[in-house]
Amino acid sequence: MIRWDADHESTAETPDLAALAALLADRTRAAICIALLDGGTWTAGELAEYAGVAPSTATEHLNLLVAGGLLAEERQGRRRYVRLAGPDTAETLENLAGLAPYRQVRIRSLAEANHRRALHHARTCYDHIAGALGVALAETMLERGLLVREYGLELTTAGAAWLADLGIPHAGQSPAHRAHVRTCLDWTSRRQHLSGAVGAALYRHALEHRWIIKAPASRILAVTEVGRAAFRERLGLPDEVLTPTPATPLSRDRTEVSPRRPG
Amino acid sequence: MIRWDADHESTAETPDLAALAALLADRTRAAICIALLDGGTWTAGELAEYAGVAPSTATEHLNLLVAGGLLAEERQGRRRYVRLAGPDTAETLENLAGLAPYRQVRIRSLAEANHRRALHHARTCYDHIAGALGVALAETMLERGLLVREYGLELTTAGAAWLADLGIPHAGQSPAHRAHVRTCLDWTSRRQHLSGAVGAALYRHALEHRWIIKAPASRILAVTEVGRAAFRERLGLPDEVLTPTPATPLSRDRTEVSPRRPG
DNA sequence: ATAACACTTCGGTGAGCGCCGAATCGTCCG
DNA sequence: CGGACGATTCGGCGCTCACCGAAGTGTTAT
Repeated sequence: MIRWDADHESTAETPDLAALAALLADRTRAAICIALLDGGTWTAGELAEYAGVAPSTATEHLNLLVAGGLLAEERQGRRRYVRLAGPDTAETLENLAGLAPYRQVRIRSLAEANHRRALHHARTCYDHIAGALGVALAETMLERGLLVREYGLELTTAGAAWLADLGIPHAGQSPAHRAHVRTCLDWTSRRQHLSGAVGAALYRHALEHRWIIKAPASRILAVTEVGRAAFRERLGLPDEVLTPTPATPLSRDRTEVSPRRPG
Repeated sequence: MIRWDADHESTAETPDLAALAALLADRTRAAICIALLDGGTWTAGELAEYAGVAPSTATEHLNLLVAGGLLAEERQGRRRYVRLAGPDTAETLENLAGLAPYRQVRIRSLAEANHRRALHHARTCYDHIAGALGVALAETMLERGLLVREYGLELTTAGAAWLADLGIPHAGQSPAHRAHVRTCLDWTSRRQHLSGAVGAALYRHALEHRWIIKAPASRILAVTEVGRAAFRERLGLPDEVLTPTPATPLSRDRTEVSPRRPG
């Protein structure tokens, strides 16, 4: 709305896109946000170590991110806990990451390589499944006519029936309601996986029935034996997305951690 | 995927969120992107004047935005035409704008005040209707049970029937397909309006039946007399969103355009 | 051909900002 | 109460980058 001040100068409000983008335009802050995409709560110190900066630097970044509304914080004693502000934030961050160019990074240890491999295989994306497993889910459901590609993805009536058969109460029950399907561009594979209400329901269902289990303080998901059977039977998912890739030895493991931004 | 180089160093690829955000972290570049959200094609010179920078500066910004994949360009003779790379880009930009903080800007002329008022009233948002009209559309459809709020917005069966009655062929025809409804946070009112397939179809329908007309080289929409009748009859939209607010005189109009970033 | 025009290239300038270390504050533990 | 610890504040350093103007390139108009 347009307003007039006391001194008869007129002003208006515009969304400051540049200010928001500037928050994410720094590698350290971007890394912090991506770390928080696991939906969890981290302390300032953990994030400082994760991002490879001094605690004082992390403090400054967190101040900016919280003031900008991207992060929510909670203080307990001498600790500062932060997490993403909400699902909107998470969704927009994932969308951005899908649009972003790729960058080469060095793998510095065997542990990091294995961690990365596990992330590519299956991980949470705030409230749904991403990684090779998530992409395979979406693509197989497409092939089987449970989803159809039309301005994003859509649940078909066959898809609603399939969900109902699984025992997911949500979709296609009340005739006035239709299931909300959203897609999320997977930043590990550049293909789309399932999000929205159906994606979230599927994730919850898989967790509750122990098809998958989530490692604490991490985004990594593991498919259980029960899950392998279920995914195979219900969807015919191929084995390669159900079993983790075996770890490959690194030629040089455990190089010392270099100071920030060497390249 | 993880790769091993000839010298046995291992690397991997990560989406460079910071690099993408850096493209939008500059006020001039952000202004250019927002201008292009009208879905149109602009020349480099037009954008330079719009953003208030020298042509040489605009060139540099356009180079970056095109290289970053946000803009598509097309050269014809001595002109350089640019537009947003695609609907994905537009959607993500609108999402970001909805998340962004507000900033006070000065209104420097009567023309600018009127332009801004018109933008708030009704405008395009790439392929659908935004502004007060767009928000009223979504909210009235909600009240009437054509949409339901559930993980975003959903089209109800009543909504599909309503669209079919309008003559919009898309929704609810084939039983295997369901209409894709997306919401888009309106940056002028902080409320949601309708996007996705249904929003786009509604926009096209309104344009074809001359319910609304679009000003050339602008995002501004005007509701016609036919449109007023149609929106009133079909949805019972209140008059205040159907008639443009009368222009209010400014106390000091036509202040000279100040050099960039005075504040 | 010549001039006007749209855009581009390049050098130089100034401001903004991310970083760290040292000192400090407040909390928790022994 | 004293020491360890997590987080914060502040000063200072160095780099990046947005900006402009002047000169240059290629295209269109006269």
